[in-house]
Amino acid sequence: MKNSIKVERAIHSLTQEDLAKKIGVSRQTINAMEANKYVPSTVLALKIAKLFGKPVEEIFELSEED
Amino acid sequence: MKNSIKVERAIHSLTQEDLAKKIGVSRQTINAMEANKYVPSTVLALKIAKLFGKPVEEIFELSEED
DNA sequence: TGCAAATGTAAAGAATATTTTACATTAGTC
DNA sequence: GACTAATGTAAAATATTCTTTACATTTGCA
Repeated sequence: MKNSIKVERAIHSLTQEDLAKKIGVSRQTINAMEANKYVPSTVLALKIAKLFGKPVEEIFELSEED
Repeated sequence: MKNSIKVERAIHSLTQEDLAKKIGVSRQTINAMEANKYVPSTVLALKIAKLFGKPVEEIFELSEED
């Protein structure tokens, strides 16, 4: 799965730590998500999409291997 | 977090096992998701939403406590 | 009623997500 | 070059998801 969190973060001028605090996770979790180190929970996806004002599908996208 | 998987399953006339096979998880995983026993991964949410032809937000909804 | 399919549930274990702490690296600014 | 904020990364610990196996309950139908 891919995601465009880094881009959205840039659009909204948020640091990883800013975003982490806003959605209630650690900064490393944001960093790891951006680096595709793991697949976040649906709650996180919904929170991030809501914060950025876009549908989940626009930020998180299934890959071939999913 | 709440979800309407059971309703969507009824609309599409799928058993828990049908759905489980289609998205590649065990039947118990579907059952537990419907019973809100845990929060599924974003990959599962995307697959389920795609299968039912609806946006993730329409099937999975944040609750107060999230 | 009796049968089969579907669903609910539970427990143990494997896999994965997330946190915490800690340090290295990068990029911008003075 | 020195300082600071932001980012990358890593390892250990904890929490959670998901699987497997197994059995009980429900539901619809012959």
